[in-house]
Amino acid sequence: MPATKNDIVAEFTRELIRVNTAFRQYIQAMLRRNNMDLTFEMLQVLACLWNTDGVNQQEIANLTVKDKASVTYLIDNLTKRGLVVRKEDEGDRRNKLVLLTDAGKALKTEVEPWIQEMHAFAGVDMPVQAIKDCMQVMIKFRENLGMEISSDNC
Amino acid sequence: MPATKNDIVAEFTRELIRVNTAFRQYIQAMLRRNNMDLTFEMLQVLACLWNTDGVNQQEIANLTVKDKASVTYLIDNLTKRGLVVRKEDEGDRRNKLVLLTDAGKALKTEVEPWIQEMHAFAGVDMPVQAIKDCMQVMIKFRENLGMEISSDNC
DNA sequence: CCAACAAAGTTAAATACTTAACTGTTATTG
DNA sequence: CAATAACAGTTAAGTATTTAACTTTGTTGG
Repeated sequence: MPATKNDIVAEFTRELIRVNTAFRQYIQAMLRRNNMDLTFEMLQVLACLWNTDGVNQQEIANLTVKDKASVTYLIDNLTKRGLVVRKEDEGDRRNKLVLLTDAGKALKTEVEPWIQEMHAFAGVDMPVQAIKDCMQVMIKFRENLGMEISSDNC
Repeated sequence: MPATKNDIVAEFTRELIRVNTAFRQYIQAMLRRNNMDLTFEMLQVLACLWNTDGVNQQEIANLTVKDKASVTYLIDNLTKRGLVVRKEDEGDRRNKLVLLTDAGKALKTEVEPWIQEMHAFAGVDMPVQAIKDCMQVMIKFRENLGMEISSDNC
Protein backbone atom coordinates (compact mmCIF):
# COMPACT_ATOMS: atom_id res chain seq x y z
CA MET A 1 0.00 0.00 0.00
CA PRO A 2 1.59 3.27 -1.10
CA ALA A 3 1.67 5.95 1.60
CA THR A 4 -0.48 8.90 0.63
CA LYS A 5 0.39 12.42 1.68
CA ASN A 6 -2.22 12.18 4.42
CA ASP A 7 -0.56 9.01 5.70
CA ILE A 8 2.71 10.89 5.88
CA VAL A 9 1.13 13.72 7.84
CA ALA A 10 -0.37 11.14 10.19
CA GLU A 11 3.02 9.55 10.70
CA PHE A 12 4.46 13.00 11.27
CA THR A 13 2.08 13.59 14.18
CA ARG A 14 3.18 10.32 15.75
CA GLU A 15 6.85 11.17 15.33
CA LEU A 16 6.08 14.50 16.96
CA ILE A 17 4.88 12.72 20.06
CA ARG A 18 7.83 10.35 20.07
CA VAL A 19 10.49 13.02 19.91
CA ASN A 20 8.66 15.10 22.49
CA THR A 21 8.59 12.08 24.79
CA ALA A 22 12.28 11.47 24.16
CA PHE A 23 13.24 14.95 25.34
CA ARG A 24 11.03 14.70 28.41
CA GLN A 25 12.31 11.28 29.38
CA TYR A 26 15.92 12.32 28.89
CA ILE A 27 15.45 15.25 31.27
CA GLN A 28 13.53 13.25 33.83
CA ALA A 29 16.24 10.59 33.83
CA MET A 30 18.82 13.35 34.33
CA LEU A 31 16.90 14.87 37.24
CA ARG A 32 16.44 11.50 38.86
CA ARG A 33 20.09 10.52 38.39
CA ASN A 34 21.07 13.67 40.26
CA ASN A 35 18.43 13.31 42.96
CA MET A 36 16.67 16.52 41.98
CA ASP A 37 13.18 16.83 43.44
CA LEU A 38 11.89 18.42 40.25
CA THR A 39 9.77 17.49 37.27
CA PHE A 40 10.29 18.34 33.61
CA GLU A 41 7.48 20.89 33.81
CA MET A 42 8.87 22.67 36.86
CA LEU A 43 12.21 22.87 35.08
CA GLN A 44 10.52 24.52 32.09
CA VAL A 45 9.27 27.26 34.39
CA LEU A 46 12.61 27.65 36.16
CA ALA A 47 14.41 27.91 32.82
CA CYS A 48 12.27 30.93 31.95
CA LEU A 49 13.09 32.60 35.24
CA TRP A 50 16.81 31.87 34.94
CA ASN A 51 16.65 33.72 31.67
CA THR A 52 14.64 36.68 32.97
CA ASP A 53 13.59 36.76 36.60
CA GLY A 54 10.42 38.46 37.76
CA VAL A 55 8.03 37.86 34.87
CA ASN A 56 4.32 37.40 35.44
CA GLN A 57 2.48 34.11 35.21
CA GLN A 58 0.78 34.78 31.90
CA GLU A 59 4.15 35.41 30.33
CA ILE A 60 5.47 32.16 31.77
CA ALA A 61 2.43 30.46 30.28
CA ASN A 62 3.23 31.90 26.84
CA LEU A 63 6.89 31.02 27.03
CA THR A 64 6.34 27.45 28.18
CA VAL A 65 3.29 26.91 25.94
CA LYS A 66 1.09 26.06 28.88
CA ASP A 67 -2.31 27.11 30.12
CA LYS A 68 -2.32 29.80 32.80
CA ALA A 69 -4.17 27.39 35.12
CA SER A 70 -1.31 24.91 34.73
CA VAL A 71 1.14 27.67 35.58
CA THR A 72 -0.73 28.53 38.76
CA TYR A 73 -0.41 24.90 39.77
CA LEU A 74 3.31 24.70 38.90
CA ILE A 75 4.15 27.94 40.70
CA ASP A 76 2.35 26.55 43.74
CA ASN A 77 4.56 23.48 43.59
CA LEU A 78 7.75 25.51 43.11
CA THR A 79 6.74 27.77 45.99
CA LYS A 80 6.27 24.73 48.25
CA ARG A 81 9.81 23.68 47.34
CA GLY A 82 11.07 27.15 48.25
CA LEU A 83 12.43 27.92 44.79
CA VAL A 84 10.23 30.89 43.84
CA VAL A 85 7.95 33.47 45.45
CA ARG A 86 5.03 35.47 44.10
CA LYS A 87 5.10 39.24 44.36
CA GLU A 88 2.30 41.59 43.41
CA ASP A 89 3.21 43.91 40.53
CA GLU A 90 2.77 47.42 41.91
CA GLY A 91 2.54 48.87 38.43
CA ASP A 92 -0.37 46.61 37.47
CA ARG A 93 -1.93 44.82 40.37
CA ARG A 94 -3.52 42.16 38.17
CA ASN A 95 -0.07 40.70 37.61
CA LYS A 96 1.87 38.53 39.96
CA LEU A 97 5.58 38.57 39.36
CA VAL A 98 7.38 35.32 39.97
CA LEU A 99 10.79 35.74 41.58
CA LEU A 100 13.54 33.23 42.20
CA THR A 101 14.61 32.69 45.78
CA ASP A 102 18.28 32.21 46.59
CA ALA A 103 17.72 28.48 46.43
CA GLY A 104 16.08 28.91 43.04
CA LYS A 105 19.03 30.93 41.78
CA ALA A 106 21.51 28.44 43.18
CA LEU A 107 19.87 25.64 41.23
CA LYS A 108 20.71 27.37 37.99
CA THR A 109 24.43 26.81 38.42
CA GLU A 110 23.82 23.16 38.97
CA VAL A 111 21.22 22.41 36.33
CA GLU A 112 22.02 24.67 33.39
CA PRO A 113 25.18 22.79 32.37
CA TRP A 114 23.11 19.61 32.13
CA ILE A 115 20.58 21.32 29.89
CA GLN A 116 23.32 22.71 27.68
CA GLU A 117 24.80 19.24 27.57
CA MET A 118 21.47 17.79 26.49
CA HIS A 119 21.07 20.36 23.73
CA ALA A 120 24.59 19.69 22.51
CA PHE A 121 24.05 15.95 22.75
CA ALA A 122 20.74 16.12 20.91
CA GLY A 123 22.27 18.18 18.11
CA VAL A 124 25.22 15.94 17.28
CA ASP A 125 25.64 15.33 13.53
CA MET A 126 22.81 17.71 12.82
CA PRO A 127 23.41 20.77 10.64
CA VAL A 128 21.87 23.95 12.03
CA GLN A 129 20.19 24.56 8.70
CA ALA A 130 18.43 21.19 8.83
CA ILE A 131 17.02 22.04 12.23
CA LYS A 132 15.85 25.42 11.00
CA ASP A 133 14.23 23.87 7.94
CA CYS A 134 12.47 21.38 10.16
CA MET A 135 11.17 24.19 12.35
CA GLN A 136 9.82 25.96 9.28
CA VAL A 137 7.81 22.85 8.45
CA MET A 138 6.45 22.72 11.98
CA ILE A 139 5.56 26.41 11.91
CA LYS A 140 3.79 25.91 8.59
CA PHE A 141 1.75 23.05 10.03
CA ARG A 142 0.79 25.23 12.94
CA GLU A 143 -0.21 28.10 10.70
CA ASN A 144 -2.24 25.81 8.47
CA LEU A 145 -4.14 24.58 11.49
CA GLY A 146 -5.01 28.17 12.28
CA MET A 147 -3.03 28.56 15.47
CA GLU A 148 -1.40 31.93 15.74
CA ILE A 149 0.78 31.43 18.77
CA SER A 150 3.51 33.97 19.33
CA SER A 151 7.04 32.63 18.94
CA ASP A 152 8.90 34.79 21.41
CA ASN A 153 12.14 33.51 22.78
CA CYS A 154 12.29 32.28 26.36
CA MET B 1 22.95 38.26 20.86
CA PRO B 2 23.68 35.65 18.20
CA ALA B 3 21.77 32.39 18.59
CA THR B 4 24.07 29.48 19.25
CA LYS B 5 23.31 26.00 18.02
CA ASN B 6 22.16 25.10 21.51
CA ASP B 7 19.75 28.04 21.46
CA ILE B 8 18.32 26.72 18.22
CA VAL B 9 17.85 23.26 19.68
CA ALA B 10 16.12 24.87 22.66
CA GLU B 11 13.80 26.80 20.36
CA PHE B 12 13.18 23.57 18.46
CA THR B 13 11.89 21.90 21.62
CA ARG B 14 9.48 24.77 22.20
CA GLU B 15 8.22 24.64 18.63
CA LEU B 16 7.73 20.92 19.12
CA ILE B 17 5.34 21.60 21.96
CA ARG B 18 3.53 24.33 20.03
CA VAL B 19 2.81 22.25 16.97
CA ASN B 20 1.79 19.32 19.12
CA THR B 21 -0.63 21.58 20.95
CA ALA B 22 -1.95 22.91 17.64
CA PHE B 23 -2.87 19.43 16.42
CA ARG B 24 -4.50 18.51 19.72
CA GLN B 25 -6.50 21.71 19.92
CA TYR B 26 -7.64 21.42 16.32
CA ILE B 27 -9.00 17.94 16.97
CA GLN B 28 -10.62 18.87 20.25
CA ALA B 29 -12.35 21.83 18.62
CA MET B 30 -13.55 19.50 15.88
CA LEU B 31 -14.91 16.97 18.37
CA ARG B 32 -16.64 19.68 20.35
CA ARG B 33 -18.13 21.29 17.25
CA ASN B 34 -19.72 17.97 16.36
CA ASN B 35 -20.85 17.19 19.91
CA MET B 36 -18.67 14.11 20.17
CA ASP B 37 -18.20 12.88 23.73
CA LEU B 38 -14.57 11.98 23.04
CA THR B 39 -11.14 13.32 23.83
CA PHE B 40 -8.08 13.55 21.60
CA GLU B 41 -6.52 10.62 23.44
CA MET B 42 -9.55 8.35 23.07
CA LEU B 43 -9.55 9.16 19.37
CA GLN B 44 -5.89 8.10 19.11
CA VAL B 45 -6.85 4.69 20.46
CA LEU B 46 -9.92 4.39 18.24
CA ALA B 47 -7.84 5.31 15.19
CA CYS B 48 -5.58 2.33 15.89
CA LEU B 49 -8.56 0.00 16.13
CA TRP B 50 -10.19 1.36 12.99
CA ASN B 51 -6.99 0.44 11.22
CA THR B 52 -6.68 -3.03 12.75
CA ASP B 53 -9.30 -4.24 15.18
CA GLY B 54 -8.53 -6.67 17.98
CA VAL B 55 -4.98 -5.72 18.98
CA ASN B 56 -3.79 -6.02 22.55
CA GLN B 57 -3.23 -3.12 24.91
CA GLN B 58 0.56 -3.16 24.79
CA GLU B 59 0.41 -2.82 21.03
CA ILE B 60 -1.99 0.11 21.36
CA ALA B 61 0.47 1.66 23.80
CA ASN B 62 3.31 1.32 21.26
CA LEU B 63 1.26 2.69 18.40
CA THR B 64 -0.07 5.68 20.31
CA VAL B 65 3.25 6.31 22.13
CA LYS B 66 1.62 5.98 25.52
CA ASP B 67 2.34 4.12 28.70
CA LYS B 68 0.48 0.85 29.16
CA ALA B 69 -1.04 2.23 32.37
CA SER B 70 -2.47 5.15 30.40
CA VAL B 71 -3.93 2.71 27.91
CA THR B 72 -5.65 0.73 30.68
CA TYR B 73 -7.26 3.98 31.75
CA LEU B 74 -8.31 4.99 28.23
CA ILE B 75 -9.75 1.57 27.43
CA ASP B 76 -11.76 1.81 30.65
CA ASN B 77 -13.17 5.12 29.48
CA LEU B 78 -13.93 3.83 25.98
CA THR B 79 -15.59 0.76 27.50
CA LYS B 80 -17.80 2.98 29.65
CA ARG B 81 -18.87 4.77 26.49
CA GLY B 82 -19.72 1.45 24.88
CA LEU B 83 -17.23 1.84 22.03
CA VAL B 84 -14.89 -1.10 22.74
CA VAL B 85 -14.81 -4.33 24.73
CA ARG B 86 -11.91 -6.35 26.16
CA LYS B 87 -11.57 -10.02 25.21
CA GLU B 88 -9.04 -12.44 26.60
CA ASP B 89 -6.62 -13.73 23.98
CA GLU B 90 -7.04 -17.52 24.04
CA GLY B 91 -3.70 -18.04 22.34
CA ASP B 92 -1.81 -16.07 25.02
CA ARG B 93 -3.83 -15.42 28.11
CA ARG B 94 -1.61 -12.54 29.21
CA ASN B 95 -3.04 -10.42 26.40
CA LYS B 96 -6.36 -8.69 26.30
CA LEU B 97 -7.58 -7.97 22.83
CA VAL B 98 -9.48 -4.74 22.39
CA LEU B 99 -12.43 -5.02 20.01
CA LEU B 100 -14.68 -2.35 18.57
CA THR B 101 -18.38 -2.62 19.31
CA ASP B 102 -20.91 -1.81 16.61
CA ALA B 103 -21.09 1.72 18.01
CA GLY B 104 -17.29 1.95 17.86
CA LYS B 105 -17.30 0.82 14.25
CA ALA B 106 -20.09 3.21 13.35
CA LEU B 107 -18.08 6.14 14.67
CA LYS B 108 -15.39 5.46 12.10
CA THR B 109 -17.64 6.47 9.22
CA GLU B 110 -18.41 9.71 10.96
CA VAL B 111 -15.00 10.71 12.26
CA GLU B 112 -12.49 9.45 9.72
CA PRO B 113 -13.41 12.02 7.05
CA TRP B 114 -12.72 14.78 9.58
CA ILE B 115 -9.31 13.33 10.35
CA GLN B 116 -8.48 13.02 6.67
CA GLU B 117 -9.63 16.59 6.26
CA MET B 118 -7.35 17.73 9.05
CA HIS B 119 -4.37 15.94 7.55
CA ALA B 120 -5.10 17.45 4.16
CA PHE B 121 -5.64 20.86 5.70
CA ALA B 122 -2.44 20.65 7.73
CA GLY B 123 -0.42 19.65 4.66
CA VAL B 124 -1.47 22.48 2.35
CA ASP B 125 1.47 24.10 0.53
CA MET B 126 3.82 21.58 2.05
CA PRO B 127 5.91 19.34 -0.22
CA VAL B 128 5.93 15.71 0.88
CA GLN B 129 9.70 15.72 0.75
CA ALA B 130 9.92 18.61 3.21
CA ILE B 131 7.76 16.69 5.67
CA LYS B 132 9.93 13.62 5.26
CA ASP B 133 13.11 15.64 5.76
CA CYS B 134 11.63 17.14 8.89
CA MET B 135 10.80 13.70 10.22
CA GLN B 136 14.37 12.61 9.59
CA VAL B 137 15.56 15.47 11.79
CA MET B 138 13.13 14.45 14.52
CA ILE B 139 14.20 10.82 14.30
CA LYS B 140 17.84 11.87 14.51
CA PHE B 141 17.12 13.91 17.65
CA ARG B 142 15.40 10.91 19.16
CA GLU B 143 18.29 8.61 18.32
CA ASN B 144 20.83 11.06 19.70
CA LEU B 145 18.91 11.13 22.96
CA GLY B 146 19.23 7.37 23.12
CA MET B 147 15.60 6.44 22.68
CA GLU B 148 15.14 3.43 20.44
CA ILE B 149 11.40 3.42 20.02
CA SER B 150 10.01 1.30 17.23
CA SER B 151 8.45 3.28 14.39
CA ASP B 152 5.78 0.85 13.23
CA ASN B 153 2.84 2.24 11.38
CA CYS B 154 -0.54 2.43 13.07
C1' DC C 1 -17.62 59.61 34.62
C1' DC C 2 -19.04 54.96 34.25
C1' DA C 3 -20.54 50.88 31.99
C1' DA C 4 -18.84 47.43 29.34
C1' DC C 5 -15.17 44.90 28.16
C1' DA C 6 -10.65 42.75 28.66
C1' DA C 7 -6.82 40.76 31.11
C1' DA C 8 -4.41 38.16 35.10
C1' DG C 9 -4.94 34.97 38.34
C1' DT C 10 -7.49 31.31 41.10
C1' DT C 11 -10.38 27.38 41.80
C1' DA C 12 -12.70 22.95 41.05
C1' DA C 13 -13.80 19.00 38.44
C1' DA C 14 -12.73 15.84 34.86
C1' DT C 15 -9.27 13.77 32.18
C1' DA C 16 -4.62 12.20 31.39
C1' DC C 17 0.20 10.72 32.39
C1' DT C 18 4.02 8.56 35.17
C1' DT C 19 6.03 5.53 38.37
C1' DA C 20 6.28 1.62 41.02
C1' DA C 21 4.48 -2.28 43.05
C1' DC C 22 1.59 -6.04 42.16
C1' DT C 23 -0.91 -10.33 39.78
C1' DG C 24 -1.13 -13.65 36.49
C1' DT C 25 0.80 -15.97 32.34
C1' DT C 26 4.42 -17.58 29.26
C1' DA C 27 9.27 -18.51 28.03
C1' DT C 28 13.89 -19.81 29.25
C1' DT C 29 17.41 -22.49 30.94
C1' DG C 30 20.11 -24.98 34.45
C1' DC D 1 11.10 -30.40 35.88
C1' DA D 2 11.64 -26.30 38.64
C1' DA D 3 13.49 -21.80 39.30
C1' DT D 4 13.74 -17.66 37.17
C1' DA D 5 13.10 -14.18 33.98
C1' DA D 6 10.16 -11.75 30.84
C1' DC D 7 5.78 -9.99 29.49
C1' DA D 8 0.70 -8.10 29.76
C1' DG D 9 -2.29 -5.91 32.42
C1' DT D 10 -4.02 -3.57 36.76
C1' DT D 11 -3.86 -0.48 40.62
C1' DA D 12 -2.76 3.51 43.45
C1' DA D 13 -0.56 7.79 44.39
C1' DG D 14 1.34 11.92 42.77
C1' DT D 15 1.66 15.18 39.13
C1' DA D 16 -0.06 17.69 35.03
C1' DT D 17 -3.55 19.56 31.81
C1' DT D 18 -7.98 21.47 30.31
C1' DT D 19 -12.27 23.83 30.74
C1' DA D 20 -15.27 26.92 32.66
C1' DA D 21 -16.78 29.82 36.13
C1' DC D 22 -15.27 33.27 39.11
C1' DT D 23 -12.68 37.51 41.36
C1' DT D 24 -9.99 41.40 40.98
C1' DT D 25 -7.98 44.98 38.43
C1' DG D 26 -7.32 47.82 34.32
C1' DT D 27 -8.84 49.98 29.88
C1' DT D 28 -11.87 52.26 26.89
C1' DG D 29 -15.61 54.55 24.53
C1' DG D 30 -20.13 56.65 24.89
